[in-house]
Amino acid sequence: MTDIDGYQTRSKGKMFPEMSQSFFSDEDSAATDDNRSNYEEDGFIDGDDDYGYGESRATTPAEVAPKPRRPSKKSKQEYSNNETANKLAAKDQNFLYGVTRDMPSDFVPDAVSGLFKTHDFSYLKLRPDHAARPIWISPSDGRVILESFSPLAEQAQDFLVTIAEPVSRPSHIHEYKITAYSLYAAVSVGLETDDIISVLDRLSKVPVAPSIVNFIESATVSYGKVKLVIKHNRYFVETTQADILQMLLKDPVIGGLRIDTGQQQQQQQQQQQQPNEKANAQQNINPNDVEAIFTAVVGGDNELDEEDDIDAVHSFEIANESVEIVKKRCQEIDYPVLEEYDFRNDHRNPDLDIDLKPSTQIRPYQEKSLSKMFGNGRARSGIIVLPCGAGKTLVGITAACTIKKSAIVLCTSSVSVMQWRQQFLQWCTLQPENVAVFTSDNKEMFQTESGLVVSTYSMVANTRNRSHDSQKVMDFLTGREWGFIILDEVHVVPAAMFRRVVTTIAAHAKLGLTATLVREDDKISDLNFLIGPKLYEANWMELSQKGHIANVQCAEVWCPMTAEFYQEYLRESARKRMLLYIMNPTKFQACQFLIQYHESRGDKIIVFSDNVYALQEYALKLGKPFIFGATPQQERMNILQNFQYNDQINTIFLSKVGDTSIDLPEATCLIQISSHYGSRRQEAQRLGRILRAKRRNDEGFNAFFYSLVSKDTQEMYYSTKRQAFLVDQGYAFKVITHLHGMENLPNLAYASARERRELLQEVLLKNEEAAGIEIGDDADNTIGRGVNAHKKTKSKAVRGEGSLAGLAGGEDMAYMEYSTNKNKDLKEHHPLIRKMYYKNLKK
DNA sequence: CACCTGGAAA
DNA sequence: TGCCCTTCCAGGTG
Repeated sequence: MTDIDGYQTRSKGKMFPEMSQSFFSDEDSAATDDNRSNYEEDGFIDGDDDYGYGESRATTPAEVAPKPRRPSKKSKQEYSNNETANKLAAKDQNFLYGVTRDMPSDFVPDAVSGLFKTHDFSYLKLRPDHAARPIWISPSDGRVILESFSPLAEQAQDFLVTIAEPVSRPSHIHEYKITAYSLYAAVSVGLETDDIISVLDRLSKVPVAPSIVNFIESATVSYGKVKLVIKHNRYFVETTQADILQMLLKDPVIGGLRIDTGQQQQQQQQQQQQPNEKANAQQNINPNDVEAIFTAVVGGDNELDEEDDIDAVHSFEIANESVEIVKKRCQEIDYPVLEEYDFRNDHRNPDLDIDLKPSTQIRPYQEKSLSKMFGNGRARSGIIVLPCGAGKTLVGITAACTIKKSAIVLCTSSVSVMQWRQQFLQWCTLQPENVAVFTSDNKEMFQTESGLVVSTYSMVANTRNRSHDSQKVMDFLTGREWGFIILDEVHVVPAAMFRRVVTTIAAHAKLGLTATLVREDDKISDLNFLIGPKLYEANWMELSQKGHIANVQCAEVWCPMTAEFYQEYLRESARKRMLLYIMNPTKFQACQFLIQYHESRGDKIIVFSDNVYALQEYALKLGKPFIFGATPQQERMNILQNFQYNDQINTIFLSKVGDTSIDLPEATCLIQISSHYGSRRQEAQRLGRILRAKRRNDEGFNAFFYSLVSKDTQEMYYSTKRQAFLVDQGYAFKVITHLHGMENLPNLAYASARERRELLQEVLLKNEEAAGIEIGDDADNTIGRGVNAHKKTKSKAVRGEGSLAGLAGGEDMAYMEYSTNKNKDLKEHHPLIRKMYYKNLKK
């Protein structure tokens, strides 16, 4: 597994052994090359000749870590040399195409390889010109394999993203799956059954199987036929077909929810639809498409015109509370409701004076996502998936500027409330008096007849008793009709909270924004009916190739446990093991080494630890600032400011707080020392959030992501699972088994056995305490609220300060931890850290 | 106000 | 598979 340099990948041999003969021809043969050559090509190990490129003899740190962003004098000259520049460019290229080769094969058990292992599809006849056609569809389950190296791949990808769920998108082969949901999304974006089938057929290497055609037909025939409309703050279920209405009314669930409005149950209405002036502006987004078929079909020109021609609409009213039930039920009986808002013809709700500033530029993919939303001149409700840093906020703002009605933005924290407000004012012409903020310490209402409200989920969904002001604002929010609601970070908010939000606030159009729509989570299907179908999902790799988000190098660093630690690890119960593998001295050293190395390159580094204890230990030992839950707001700002602008502060430690609501544009390197058990997509969240896009310079890679893992522990297992999402997005994880030069690092921590023993003692004591041994606390602690705030109050026993001070030496350390109260340590150490800043600031 | 604290929710 | 971490609201102080 390990080559001579100590580097290792998990992928051995061919990725798709069964396929390589029949499915691929020569193109893929490179992918099965000896792995070692990959290291040299991909540039992750420094490939510069200065450092021994080509020989791959790792003797310096430079070989494990990437080449410095600011080249040395010598290499600067080389950069100016065209040949070298070209070579570097070629290497980058190689990296982008090379990632699949490093993709661990065990990450994709259900993907293509598995499919071809279990089924024999050789009976399918390839079309004569199959080589020119990029996709292949499994007749049995709707999986679609796309050859991303095909000239048609880009257009095919646009199409597939619309009609199918992306499953895995590494470099060479993309896998999608056609599902009922994805077809629902396709239909609601304006595609029709025949379009879907005919385009698939054109792209496919073999004729589309009848089973697939049937599936698409049966799934789409009923889609888009039932609509949910809000009128005068009341909800109506609408359909153009009388038989469907009858069916809905006979349904045991839905029928009973109809409200008798005193009118006839089948209203005949004149559809006040003028000849549909379409939103052409948003449609011609892709002028470069050569293939007419794609612009015709994917561009969304073919709207549901027939429907518009029918002037009779059948509808019945339902109560606000029933909305969710009806939507869910409709989904179950395969008539998912479509929520569309014909905002151009809404003359009841006053317009909002809002427009993008002329200086505001929209990126192509942002425009594309919006074209999915406004494709037919109305606003569709749904979810847009963009990686963090790709400008989700601007997408939301542009949507609001298109609809031009009163709008609400909901986010997860009060910090992001302020950010949204600020961004609105920055990008569009909205006046400050039209913006109201609704949080616990800021309860505003706009006085104008229309406006924007920014608030948090917890504020709106709150079930507990409210303060008077809060209630007044809530009445304001619930009492009027909103044109548009933006739901930020939809993936983090639990379904129950959405339910309350979505049902209490009457909004015509809903837009969910997220970076990671995790598929295996059943909450996602909840989102499907609570908000709407996924309208657009960006491909991370593509965005980073085009320079919109950062290029990221991912690595997993295997840190062997020291003998003492491993011994204890084996003895301890599962719960206590965690601390042992997080505090593993080798891991600490690796962390120290990586920080040191990247700081010397001029990187800004963030170290993540979910475990607060470890966070403090690491940070204090290394003399770096850290932020966790109990860190007061003021100090957070202080630290973040310094991190951003002070070139003496290049590393900070963050707990979970960093996952959400902290914006860190300057970080270029991320190190994970511990993360949450199963939370694999938190990993993606972190990566996406922290390594925010700025194309700092075009040579080399500009962002690094390390996961430190203690070898032969449970961490290995979790780590693999956590990476799955990123691998699906096309990232390759390198495994580093040895950091060269680490042993020679000056001031290396825990270099002596004695230090390691002391650390072990500390950790063990810590463990006992965590296991519930209650120890007395200082009576007069003036500790801020924190992690153990509630535990603290439990143990009231008084222990004098004197006994603490009386202990000496190593024991003292141990005792400190034993009697610990994390906050106490904090209080004692924080000023030190602070002093450090001030010193550095003065310099 | 600004700041602290308990309690709740996820 | 559990629970720890975190955030947030409301109400109380100097």
